[in-house]
Amino acid sequence: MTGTWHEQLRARGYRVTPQRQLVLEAVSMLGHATPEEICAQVQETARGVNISTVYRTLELLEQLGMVTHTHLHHGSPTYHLASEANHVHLVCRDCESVTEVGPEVVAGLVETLDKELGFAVDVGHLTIFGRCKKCT
Amino acid sequence: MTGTWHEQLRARGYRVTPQRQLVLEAVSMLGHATPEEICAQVQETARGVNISTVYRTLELLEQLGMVTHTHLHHGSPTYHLASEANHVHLVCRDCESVTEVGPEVVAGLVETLDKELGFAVDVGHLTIFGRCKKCT
DNA sequence: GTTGGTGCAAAATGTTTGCACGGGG
DNA sequence: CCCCGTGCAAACATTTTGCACCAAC
Repeated sequence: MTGTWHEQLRARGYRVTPQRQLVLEAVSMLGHATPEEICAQVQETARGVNISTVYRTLELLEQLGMVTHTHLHHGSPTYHLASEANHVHLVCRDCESVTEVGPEVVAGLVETLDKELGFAVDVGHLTIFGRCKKCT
Repeated sequence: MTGTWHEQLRARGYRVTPQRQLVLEAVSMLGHATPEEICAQVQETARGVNISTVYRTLELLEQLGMVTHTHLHHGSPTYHLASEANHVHLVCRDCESVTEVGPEVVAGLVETLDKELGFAVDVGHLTIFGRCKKCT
């Protein structure tokens, strides 16, 4: 991960466009957001940016390793910066609340799966469903 | 969990119908299946069973605690019997393969989250994304 | 000037809902 | 015989795609 985001794009033969900049800024600003929310945020600045462009851009940015997504709710995935992906989400299936916990909670699990099965866990994508303290 | 499945239904005031029986059998037979796959399986026996009935039935059975679902692929959720839910899924994001591992792998994690945060993990719903040994 | 990226609209996909009829209790 | 559950079709929500135009390089 070296260079600015537009150098990253250029280096791989992609063009730098205002839409791509805006989507990346929106993801950065919003933290966790669905494509729709990102689109809405982008349109605060530039009206007329299309939802399909948002989808295409997110796909590209994910492929380049700049953002990742995870599934916190039922409908849509939520996107966030790959550089901030180093945490796990706990989702309560009763009150729908989302809690973030540090990677140390799953460190043991990650190591076990790596050693025993050679499976490399994508921690940023990990969402744990269950019931939180309040809803017990 | 006592009594047969139709006693369970009756006891809660729901009717026992062939469609509900067929859906439950299909889930049992298929192991992990999407609503579409379940519908296809059901229609092997009874033509004309509608996909919306499958959705409604799965929702009911899940509410009654007979089946659960998890998200293994991008599109649709996959359903399986609640009584067989006691395992974790590893999904490789490259080759899309799904591996099941026993609950002991996450036992430590489950205990940690319970003790430190009072969060009760729904193990049957847990899907871990990453990269498998082959795709490293 | 090329060609990749975008906007728009339409299609594809997955899920839910309204309603009238038929079968389970 | 009552009314829940079903089939059907249409609505809905989300994501993808085809295509002509425009702008990045």
